Amino acid sequence: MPDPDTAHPGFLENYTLFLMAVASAQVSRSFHEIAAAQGLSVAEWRVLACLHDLGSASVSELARLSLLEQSRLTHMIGRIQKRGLVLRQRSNRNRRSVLVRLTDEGARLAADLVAQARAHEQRAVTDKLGRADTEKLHEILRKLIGHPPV
Amino acid sequence: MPDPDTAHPGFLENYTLFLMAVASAQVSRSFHEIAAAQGLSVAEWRVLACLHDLGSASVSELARLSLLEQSRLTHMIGRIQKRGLVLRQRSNRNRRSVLVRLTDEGARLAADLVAQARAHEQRAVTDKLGRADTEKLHEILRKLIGHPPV
DNA sequence: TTTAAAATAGTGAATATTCATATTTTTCTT
DNA sequence: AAGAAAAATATGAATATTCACTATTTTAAA
Repeated sequence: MPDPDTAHPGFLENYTLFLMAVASAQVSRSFHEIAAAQGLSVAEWRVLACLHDLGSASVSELARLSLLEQSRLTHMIGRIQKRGLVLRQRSNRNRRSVLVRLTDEGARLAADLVAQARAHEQRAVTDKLGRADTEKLHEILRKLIGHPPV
Repeated sequence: MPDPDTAHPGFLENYTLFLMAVASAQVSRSFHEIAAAQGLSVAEWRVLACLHDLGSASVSELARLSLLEQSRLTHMIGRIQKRGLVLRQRSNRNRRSVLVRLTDEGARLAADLVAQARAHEQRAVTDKLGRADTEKLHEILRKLIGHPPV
């Protein structure tokens, strides 16, 4: 029930960050159910996906890539480690850092979810946008992100 | 330190949801500081921005628009209400629902942040993408979102 | 080299979010 | 109209996240 007196319509509809948040939330929602069916939050799924791609990574690398704060990730690793999905191992090259990797079970789960993510992306994005716009979207997002972290 | 044995590179780099999350996180980060300077989280800012646009809204409308779960929003409204930023008022048309609106102070803060958001968007998005790609991005995101909420 | 600074994770208390459910009001069914 | 179902919000305990700080190890400086 918008209030004509104090309303200032039209800001959000054209605000890029808001559009991105809405689009992302909308597309994510359906995948969220897929992840939840495996008892994973979206953030946990992202961590598994990063490890799937990387093989192993230090806590801080993983935090950067998975867009989580280090402390949050540390707590989270504790939880998914208890569930047998990941392992920790102190690095020999740099004894401050701790390498995280998937267990066999974690790797199976991650691979399975990656496959489902691909299928979901096809349905929820590519089918909806078509090939050209999907590629254009990637191109624009990469431009926005800037350097692919070397 | 990627692990050649178990790494499966290349999934994330081309995964739309991940690209959107990275772009969004990156652009948000700098605005986050602006919001934090006013003692607001990004979610709180989104709620204020929605109310700024709408004038007033029921809790569930507001939850939909601001992409927050109802229960989370209810708790959050309690907090920002204590801080004097919003008011609650039971609706007469439908006595189950509760209308939320900005106080004068909340409205001033919201208007101020909206102005800063516009300036930030210019710097962080439009300047970087150029006008054409910015508009194309909006177009694609709207297509992805589907119905512009009637 | 010895010290100072930075980088890396971890910890625990404070805070916030989620989950299941209760309460109230409205809508639907028959 | 009575009762069942749905909608809207709130509540509180369980869980997760944030914040400020600690302990190590590495890097840079003096």
